[in-house]
Amino acid sequence: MAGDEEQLDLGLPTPDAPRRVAPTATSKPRPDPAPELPVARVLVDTGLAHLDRPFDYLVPAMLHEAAVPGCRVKVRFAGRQTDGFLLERVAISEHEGTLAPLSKVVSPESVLAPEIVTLARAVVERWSGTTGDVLRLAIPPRHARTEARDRPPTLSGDLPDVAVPGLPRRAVMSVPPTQDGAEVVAHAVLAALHDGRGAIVCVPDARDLVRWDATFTRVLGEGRHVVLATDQGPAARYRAFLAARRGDVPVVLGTRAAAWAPVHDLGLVAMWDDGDDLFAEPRAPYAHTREVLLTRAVQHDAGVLLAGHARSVESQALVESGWCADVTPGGASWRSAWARLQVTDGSSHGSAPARLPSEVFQAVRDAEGAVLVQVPRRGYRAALSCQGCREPARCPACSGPLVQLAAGTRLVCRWCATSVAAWSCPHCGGTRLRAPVVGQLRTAEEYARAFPDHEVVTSGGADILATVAPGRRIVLATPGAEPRVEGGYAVVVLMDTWLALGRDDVRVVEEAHRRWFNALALAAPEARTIAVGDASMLQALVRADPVGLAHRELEIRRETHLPPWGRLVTLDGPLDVLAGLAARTWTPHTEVLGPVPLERRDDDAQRLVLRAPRSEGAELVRLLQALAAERSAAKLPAVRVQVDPQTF
DNA sequence: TCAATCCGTATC
DNA sequence: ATACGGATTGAC
Repeated sequence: MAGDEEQLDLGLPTPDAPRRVAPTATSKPRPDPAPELPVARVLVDTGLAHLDRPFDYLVPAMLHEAAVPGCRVKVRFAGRQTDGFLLERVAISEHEGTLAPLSKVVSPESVLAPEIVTLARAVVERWSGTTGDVLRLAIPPRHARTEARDRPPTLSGDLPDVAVPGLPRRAVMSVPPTQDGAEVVAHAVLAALHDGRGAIVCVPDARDLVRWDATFTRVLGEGRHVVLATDQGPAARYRAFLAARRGDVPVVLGTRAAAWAPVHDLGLVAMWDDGDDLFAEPRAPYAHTREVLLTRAVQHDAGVLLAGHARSVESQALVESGWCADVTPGGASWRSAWARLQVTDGSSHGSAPARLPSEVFQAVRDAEGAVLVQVPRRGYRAALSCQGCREPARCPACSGPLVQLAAGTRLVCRWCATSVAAWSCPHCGGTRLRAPVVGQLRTAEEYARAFPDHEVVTSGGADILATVAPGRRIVLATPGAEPRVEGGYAVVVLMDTWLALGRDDVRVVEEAHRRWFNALALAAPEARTIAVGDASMLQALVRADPVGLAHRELEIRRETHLPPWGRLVTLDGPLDVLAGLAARTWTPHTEVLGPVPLERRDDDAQRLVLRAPRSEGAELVRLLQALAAERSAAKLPAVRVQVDPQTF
């Protein structure tokens, strides 16, 4: 072999020499630099955490006109053609070496607004992750045909001159069922337009957009808003995005993607039902829509409106900190706007079918209009609670939820994996535990049999109805999938409420109430409303008091040092990696919990949980960023990091 | 002493 | 991922 190689070397001196010289000899002559600002600062989409910063490139004279700030470019990076965004043009580079030229300007359309770069950086500092990850959420994929189309002519009538109710600049608003949320929010947007500023409005579900769109058109007039949602397809989404970016419309209404819309001169950010888990972004870095919008409000000194029938713990924290005002519109008494709620236990007697409480049977049978029956979904993992006082059983070490992985085994904490041999209730001293039993759902067939005079329709899972026609029918819906009916339901029934409370998550009580309040808000003013469950557990519902409930839940979060009081971070990865991370130095008061096994995972991934005071949150995220950079530089597999996850 | 190779690090 | 530089190794 050695001889062969020597022969090869000796035998091919001439072809070898040009090959070695080739790169310098034939490398393209340096293109003429652009006459002004010849340096482009480019955010290169490498997907690598340690390369999450701008790189300087030379703008060739040929690309001088097209290479505008915010445009998409292609550059040669580490030997490959890579996508990037041109952040800005500058006169000189800080870079010591020679600059590579921009390979190409994909399109001279400026898709990345400077304020979105600032926003992306703020989001990354709060939730960890890379700017590239964030920009993927903020900027829809390019649709060239849409981009090429001429701008739609701006329909410029005068703004409707409707009296706009004055609102505090930042408000958390409790909207009674007698008021239409879309209408209330649209008027706040109209006020922003009268100030000459733009607005973003986010609703949880694409299902709501048709109705909100119509209301906005009616209140704001034609052509002042666009609808932006990911489910409307790439062309429509890009069209709405461009309309905002080009300043053709001042208002963007949409689902969580709309929170990133580059609306010009943003004067209001608004949300409906901010507690809805659809606002929790499922893609890294998992930033919550509410937090994105609040960041923008701070950035642009814009107004804030968080409106809904229910009250999220985070909204309540904004009120209690004094940052937002607490507002109830309409003037009428909040309590009287809600139908009186009857609570019944699950017993059936008389002519009622087994498993259907008598009060429910009679109310449904006597109903003249549409009936909504909210039935819990099944499949929740049950958390344990005290048999005596029904307080959740909590870990003595970290206040995490206790679960029993198999019958007869010890209790174990789902957060820190502490094993508890002898449990006793700190509230009542009881030592017996109960696990809510997930019961059989009433099926549509059972209802059809019990109520032969009614049509029975279902809404839930993959088949969710947005609306049903008024009339004598029964609508069986899972929580969150309740259709609206013109004029409201004659009867609303919340079935088996204890099942929703049995799920093992810090947010269960808040989340269950949010869905109950939203279902009850669909009732007609004179409707009959019934909840099946334990009256002592449903006091907030009976008193129509979402604020009191949110206040109590917020206090529990304070006691357990959970968000929004503390910062909580989950780190998912292989056990050996997590062991190293558990031993790492975090901030002075960071507690390390776990690792604990992840359910629904067949690989060996486990979860480590970090809990820190909020004052150390920024520093903790910096350390997480450093960890990600370190691992990406060392070509190690990434650890999944979630800051303040929605479910825990 | 020099060249081939390996490893770590930067990537404009 | 490549590309490069410095360190290392090994042959003369």
